[in-house]
Parts: sequence; C-alpha cells; structure tokens
Amino acid sequence: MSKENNFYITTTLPYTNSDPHIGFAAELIKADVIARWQNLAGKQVVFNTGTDEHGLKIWQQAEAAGLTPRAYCDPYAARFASLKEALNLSFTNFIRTSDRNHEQAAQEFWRRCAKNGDIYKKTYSVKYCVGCELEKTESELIDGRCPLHPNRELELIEEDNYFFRFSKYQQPLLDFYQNHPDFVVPSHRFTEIKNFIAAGLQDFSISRLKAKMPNGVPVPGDDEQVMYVWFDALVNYISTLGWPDDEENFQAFWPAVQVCGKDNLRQQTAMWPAMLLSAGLPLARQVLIFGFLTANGQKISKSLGNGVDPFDLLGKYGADALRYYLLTEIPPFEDGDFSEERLIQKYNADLANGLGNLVARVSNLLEKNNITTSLRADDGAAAVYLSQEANLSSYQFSRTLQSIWQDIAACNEELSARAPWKLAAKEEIAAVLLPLAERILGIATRLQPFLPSTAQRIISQFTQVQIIKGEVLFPRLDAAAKTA
RNA sequence: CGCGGGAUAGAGCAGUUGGCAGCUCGCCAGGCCCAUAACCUGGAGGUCGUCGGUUCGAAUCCGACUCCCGCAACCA
Repeated sequence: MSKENNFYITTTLPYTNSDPHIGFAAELIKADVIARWQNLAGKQVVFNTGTDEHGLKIWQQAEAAGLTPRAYCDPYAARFASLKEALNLSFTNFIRTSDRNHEQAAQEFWRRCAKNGDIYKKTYSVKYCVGCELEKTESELIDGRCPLHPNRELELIEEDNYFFRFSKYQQPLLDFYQNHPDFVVPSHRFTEIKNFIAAGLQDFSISRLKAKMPNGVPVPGDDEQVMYVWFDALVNYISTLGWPDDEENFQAFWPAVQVCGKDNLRQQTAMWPAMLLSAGLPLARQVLIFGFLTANGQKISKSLGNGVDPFDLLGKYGADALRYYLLTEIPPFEDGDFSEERLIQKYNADLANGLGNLVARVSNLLEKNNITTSLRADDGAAAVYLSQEANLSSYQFSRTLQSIWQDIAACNEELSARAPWKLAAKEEIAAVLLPLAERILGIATRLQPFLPSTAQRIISQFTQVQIIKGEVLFPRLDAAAKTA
C-alpha cells in the first residue's frame, strides 16, 4: 500500500479522571466524519484515540481508591472505548498511555531528544499550597494566593527537573509555519500560535520527582524522575503506529492530521512539533483546532460536573441524531452551545420531517404500486461528490449537510408537484418514483460519513428489487420527551 | 496599549473578491392528502453593536468606541 493511499487522523487523549462529556464526543464525531470520508474515497485509514492516564490527579484518585493507577483507569478507559459503538465511530486504534509499548516509545523518544542535546536538568521552583497539599500553577492562583486557602502563605519548593530546550526551536518552528500555510486550521488559531512563538519561548519542565508522584513513565537513566504527563502523552500519536519498532507502519501513516480543542493549541502546534524536530521526525500534516461547547449556556467543567452525558443523549435520540445535531448546529471551529431543545428541533425538522418522511413517502408509494427497481449504491460517485465538496475539504461539515438537505427538499417538492398518487397508470407513477428513488439512494450514499447507520439502512432498503416502506427512520419526538 | 474571537429577524446562524440583507426553527394564511399532525405555496418580522471615514454604492474596506467570550503554559 503506497503512502498516498493512506490516511491517519488522531484525536487528543482525554484525561481519565472523569466520564466522557459532550465536548469530547463532538471532537470524536468530527474526526470520525473525516476518517469515514477518507475511507469512502478509497484510503486506508488509521483513526486513533485513547486515554491519558499519567499525572498527579490520577495518582491521587487512585491512591484514594486504593488502586494502582492502571487499575483505577481501567473502567474509565473501557467507558471511553465504548463510545465507539455508542457514537458509531470508526476508530481503528485505542491507545492507553499506560500501555507498555507506549511507555517504551516515550522513553525512546526521550533518548532521541536527549541525544540531540535538548534535555537538561535545572532547579525548578514550584508553589505549593500546604492546605491543598498540592502544587499550584500561576493560573490557579488569585492575587498570588491559593483561592481555597487564601490565609496561608504558599511554600516555594525547589526540585531538580529535566527541561526541554523549547527555546531552541523558536526559529525552526516559525520557518516551518512559513512553509506550511495550512498547518493549523482555522487560520486565526494559526495567527495566535505564531504570535505566541514570535514573542519568545521558555524551556518547559518535562519531569517530576518520582518520590512525590510516581505515576509517570520512568525517565531513562534516572531512577528518581518520571516524565511529566504532557511529554509522554503527545508521543502516543506515533507510538500508536508502533513507533519505533514498526518503522514500516510508521512510515506508511505518519504524519497525521491531529484534532484537538482550542485549549490544546500550544501543545499540539508548538510543543509537540518542537519535540518532533528534536527527535528528528517529520511534523504533523495538519492540526485542526476545534471550538468549545457550552451546555445550555454554561461552561462545561469537570469540577462543576455539568458536562452533558453523551450516553444519556444516545439512549434517547440515537447516535445519528446526536451526530447530525453536533455537525450542523455547532460550528466546528468556534464555540457553540449545546441545547437539548435545539437537538429535538433539528431532529424533528430535518431528520423526521425531512429525510425520514421523504424516505417513507417514496418507499410507501413504491410498495403500494408494486413498482420494482434495480438500484445499486455507487460509493464511487459519492466519493467524487465529497471530494469535490470544497466545504468538506475545509471541514465545514454543516455546509455539506446543508447542500444534501437541499436535495432532500427538492425531492419533496418534486413529489408534491408531480403528485404520483393522483396518477392511474403504473408506468406514469414509476416514471415519477424511480428517479426519486435513485436520488434518495444517492443522498444516502453521500450521507455515509455523517450518519453512517441511517445511510446504511436507506441503502439496504433502496437496493431491494421491491422496495418496501419498512420501519420509520426517525419517529417524531414530542418536545416533552426531553425529560422522559 | 498582552494575544485572539464575537455582536446580522423572537431564537440559532450564513453572508468568500464591496452591488436589491439570506437560511433554518418558531409564528400566520392557503393548498395537498402519498407520507411520521408530516409535505408544498405564500406572508409577517432586521436602523446588520455605536460613531465617523473611503466610495456612485458598505453587513462587507479603514479609523475610533461600547459590550460579551476565550487564552495567558492542568483542561476536548
């Protein structure tokens, strides 16, 4: 398989200290559409996701639960992995940063950066709140004090940590950006990171004292230190391909398209690229920075616990309805608000009244009039259509869906205008219905990356010789169903 | 003057190079009766955040201002 026929996309790895929320589901769904689209276009696709299981928070929670970090994360990892069936995702790889081969890859990555002279030891002073028994970052402090214990002075703790020579890569990163104008999407995020890099870089800490926090990958050649969670976590993008042992697979699929939330901008578009430059590896193909979701106008926060539960929604509405809502109503790169009322509105207006009703009308008329067909799904035509959709190439999923929905509306108009139910001759009725059946099949084929399960149902229904009405695709919802 | 985004109909949004302000939902009226109280046609509803400038012409370009939001090295 030549490299041109391969495509690799990866999400970020969520930190497993809580259940999946709607924002991460949105990231997975957008990545899935891209993966399925590329696959439909004939590419061999690697689609990676997984869980990030190192670091302090998981260590503390595991300690409290009396479990090893790995055992503590097991049910969380299983829950994230189960999103595959729940959201109807096509990911091929699910990596846990606690996997043995990932830890080995992170160590090899470290050695390469070290060999290149980019890792050095430095005394690092951290602010420590005795009240919380926690290290505090500047952003957590208010007026230089812990907001939870404002009466206590913060202690300064000094420890030796390894640092990564980020500063060395300022110019190489700027050069790379210059030569790769599509590296970061959307462009305003690219501007943001360029400005950040141009302002100057500080080396960052990439290890922690093992005695204080052992939940990390051991630093090669130093028993006292483990890697800071970010350093090893980013390596998952290549360790999932089998790097460094499986050079052939790595070469076949890397570089990736990486997707992430806007909070991850620096890690994904600056720190990780600098690390790759240091290790002598090619940088990612492209990084897509998605916006954030609010839930009913409120910021989603793990600590507030107001994250909308995707499993709950999927139980009520199904994967395709949630996918459709998130893809059409939420702009991919800007912040958006998740509202269950809007989901129900879109479901009724577009899925039940639009697509579902059209399928029911046409299939019912075909069945009642005993009209037979000989249609075949044409994935090739769908791939051509989607590849020519400039909106999809720029990841404007909602616009592609809008254009498909214009076809649905056009079919409904034509059906009403030609009113085959008023005709007597079977040939005349067939002359109206057969082209419509073909258009519906085309619509379903193009819908495959977006609504995979619905698309499959329509395709199998409309490739029968005698198309029958069958079950309603999207039963209309009562707005009151929300609370049910 | 730290960086970035946003403000367009009741709500959610689109408006790529300046050229009659659009889409969806909701609302009103009519039609249809195949279909999931669905479908089709028409209608009401906007000073495009404010002020100024460029132009024959500005939602769009330029300047100033107001208000919201995110980031500022844990976070999808």
